[in-house]
Amino acid sequence: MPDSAFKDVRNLALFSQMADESFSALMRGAFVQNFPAQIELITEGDPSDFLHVVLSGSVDLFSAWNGRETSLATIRPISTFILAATVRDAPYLMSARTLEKSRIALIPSQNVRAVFDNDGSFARAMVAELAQCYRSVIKAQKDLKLRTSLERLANYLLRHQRRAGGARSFELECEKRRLASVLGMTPENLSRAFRGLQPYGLQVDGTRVTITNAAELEKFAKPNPLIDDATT
Amino acid sequence: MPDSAFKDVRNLALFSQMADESFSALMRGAFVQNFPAQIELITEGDPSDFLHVVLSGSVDLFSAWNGRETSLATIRPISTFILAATVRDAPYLMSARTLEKSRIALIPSQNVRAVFDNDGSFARAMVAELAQCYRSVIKAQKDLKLRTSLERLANYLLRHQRRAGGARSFELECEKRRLASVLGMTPENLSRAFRGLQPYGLQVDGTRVTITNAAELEKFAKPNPLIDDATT
DNA sequence: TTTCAGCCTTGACAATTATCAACCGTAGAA
DNA sequence: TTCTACGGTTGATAATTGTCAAGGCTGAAA
Repeated sequence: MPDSAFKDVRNLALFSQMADESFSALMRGAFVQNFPAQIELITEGDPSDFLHVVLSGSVDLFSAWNGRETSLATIRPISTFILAATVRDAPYLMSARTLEKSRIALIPSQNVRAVFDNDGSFARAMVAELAQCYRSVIKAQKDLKLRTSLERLANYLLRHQRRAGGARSFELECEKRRLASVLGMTPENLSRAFRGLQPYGLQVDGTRVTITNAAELEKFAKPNPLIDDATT
Repeated sequence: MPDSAFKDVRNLALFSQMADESFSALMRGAFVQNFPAQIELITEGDPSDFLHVVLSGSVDLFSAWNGRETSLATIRPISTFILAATVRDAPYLMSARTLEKSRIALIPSQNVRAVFDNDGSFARAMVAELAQCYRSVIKAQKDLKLRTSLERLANYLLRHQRRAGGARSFELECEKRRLASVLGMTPENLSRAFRGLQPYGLQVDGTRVTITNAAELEKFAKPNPLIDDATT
């Protein structure tokens, strides 16, 4: 594994506190690979052979059932995914595919479990990570069950605006069809939802979104830290 | 804390492997309390002062936003809840209330965090627990995003039947209005959904459900281990 | 026993969301 | 350049789900 990738992985909160020898043991047999866009990295139901780390690019976690499909999360650098499946030695619950050209580090799941059994500080870092993941999904669940699609979109845009630096105008960073899937609606409905938010001061031109009246939009969206704050 | 409760807590997978002195430190200042039905134990947004353990009875985890409310999970003995908030020292994302007369052990969150910092085997048990919780919510998310309400009900009933021993006829163990909330629908719609499943061999009389034609119901419900298996 | 409150059900209706088909624009290929 | 494929949009329509109001049933209190 190249030195830069090695350092990137090492600097993740999940790995930064562990002993050097633990980290070495972890990375034995690990490797980095470049993937083009739209490659399926893992398939739900498969056994978890590798813990994945997105070094660059982005990855879509999705799931299918009965001919339907839904996006559950987007993984951006630098972070891991499918940690829970790895540590439980259980089948993946979600599939993953690259959204763009991406660089992924693959760490043998066996190593993760073995090191985890011996290194308490790694176990502690894992707890922090998993608790965070868990809380994120709970928030997503609340978003989905308590809000209409229009409210979900409004809050998504406010969150995205903050993440993008808070400027009035910003770019959507994914295809609208995928955004629709993430928000739990159809592409057609997303189109209409964008128009439905115009009265609250929203302008959309392609992938460029402008919030002309943040106060009005927030009054409609009613963002709540217990749903919309990524950090807490 | 009474001896029996002490043992019940100790026997939980989360606590059974840790050293005796760690467990003692954990239980310092812990206590057991009996609550009547419908008591709000914790409120979302509050700081997490205690890790809760349901010893008997049952607890509803729910959340509210903008005048709406939804049930997210039911906790049955013997298990803990709000572990993630406790370990992250973060505010509760959900509220909790007793569904019936319940016996709850309360363990100071400070203890949990302190012991967790020192006892690697406790950290490892916590990882297993949190990974399990995380995967459960992912499954719930898939259930909600990939299925219609009728399909969710059908699969819920098949799951419940298995959990209840597999007999053709079994009792719903919660109020229908709460079941509706868990399944992400209104009580009125749940009523109609029950009728909507009659053609697939379902009979309902009050809280008693009879599956007269399991094959037919499964053909409709298309249960999937990656959504419906509690264990994997 | 009667009364009453709470849960469930039903019907009528409204809102939301999905589906289907058609069309527009753009970007890459021929 | 033209052609074509694809994502996005729009309109018409259907399916799903929610809301409101009314009524039935049951179990506890008077």
